[in-house]
Amino acid sequence: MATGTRDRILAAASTLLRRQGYNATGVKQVIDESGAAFGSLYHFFPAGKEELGAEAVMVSSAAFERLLAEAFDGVPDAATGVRRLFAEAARQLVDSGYAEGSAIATVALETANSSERVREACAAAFERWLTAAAARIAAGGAGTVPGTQRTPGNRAVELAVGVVAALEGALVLARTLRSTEPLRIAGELVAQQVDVALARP
Amino acid sequence: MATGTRDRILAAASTLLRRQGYNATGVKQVIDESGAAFGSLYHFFPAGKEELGAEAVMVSSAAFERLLAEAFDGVPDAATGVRRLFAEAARQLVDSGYAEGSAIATVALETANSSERVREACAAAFERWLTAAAARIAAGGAGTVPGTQRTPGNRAVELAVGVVAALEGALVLARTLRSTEPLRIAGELVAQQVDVALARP
DNA sequence: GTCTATATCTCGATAGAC
DNA sequence: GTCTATCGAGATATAGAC
Repeated sequence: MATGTRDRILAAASTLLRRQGYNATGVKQVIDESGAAFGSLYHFFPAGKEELGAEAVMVSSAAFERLLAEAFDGVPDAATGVRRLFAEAARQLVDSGYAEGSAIATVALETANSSERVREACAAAFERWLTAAAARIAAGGAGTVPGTQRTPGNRAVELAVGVVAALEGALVLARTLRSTEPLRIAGELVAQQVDVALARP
Repeated sequence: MATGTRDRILAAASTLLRRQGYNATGVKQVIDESGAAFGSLYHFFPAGKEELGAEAVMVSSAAFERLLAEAFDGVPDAATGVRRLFAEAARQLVDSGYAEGSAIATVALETANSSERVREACAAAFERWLTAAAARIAAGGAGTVPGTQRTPGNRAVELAVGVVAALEGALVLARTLRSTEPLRIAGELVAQQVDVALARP
């Protein structure tokens, strides 16, 4: 089955961590929202909150990877994929009443120097995002003229770092300022940079 | 005098919030680190932790504004100022053992939907950073040839958003991945963008 | 203004019946 | 595997002597 008790606990934790962060999210609240029994938490996650947090981060990471793939699917060029990625992030932010920004940035900052286990899960998530983004940028979009494609080298990786950093930073600004302007501006800037870099390699 | 009890409490709170965030920092810990008495906290900050947090954010904001000013002082062009800003952020991160990243990003994300008072302080801080960065970029650096300077219009503001977003996002990545590479890469990308934008307006 | 003692609450985690 | 009761620690905040 796809929605066992463990999965429901993880789904609830993933949402709560995104909205409230790690320290503000109590294990009891996770249990309440998931509908599971309190004892089930320590049955499925013997190491407690840290284990739950690390696993929930992996769930959130996978969700973002799907979002990233959707943004780049069928686009004429990589810059369009970047624009769609930022637009979708803005949509989620507004639709949630500015409650849902980056899926793991809050948790990553909170646990960077207090929980090695959760921090490693966040680091693994960012690594996967960077790898996925670099691959999409290196592909250059479906509309790239054959023969002009670049190898997925350093430039694509560097642009991927620029895209992810701009997205994460713009989400911090947007959530705090309660405005999508930072996402619109930063997204357009980095999209143009991807466009230029792929056009003149 | 410049270092009264209130100032010492704020200084301790500012440092702890930067390293641990809002929820992980207890008022008791702030008091211990400041050397003040517990009762002094509620004497100077009657509204308690939220008031202390908001005031500490303002202190951190001012410190970053000084850092930004120093990075741009005496540079031949704005892009050099951006490079110095990112380099200084990387230095602080490494020197602190990856404990001190953005002065307020963690607090901003934690309180975005739980404390309006602290969130507003963070929003005011970001607004000031953007304004200051835009002014420096619009100035174009001391080495700008007379007659080629641009008015501090929309472009400088947009570039400022790009710079601050890239810095905040790169700090999230760098702190989590325990590497200064994201700061180096994102900083260089955004510096080049500032350079190009100022050269061809 | 400073300091100590304490009230009240919630946290993560555990024990043990079923 | 599920569920309840509870522990001990630590949180913010308050009261009141000095």
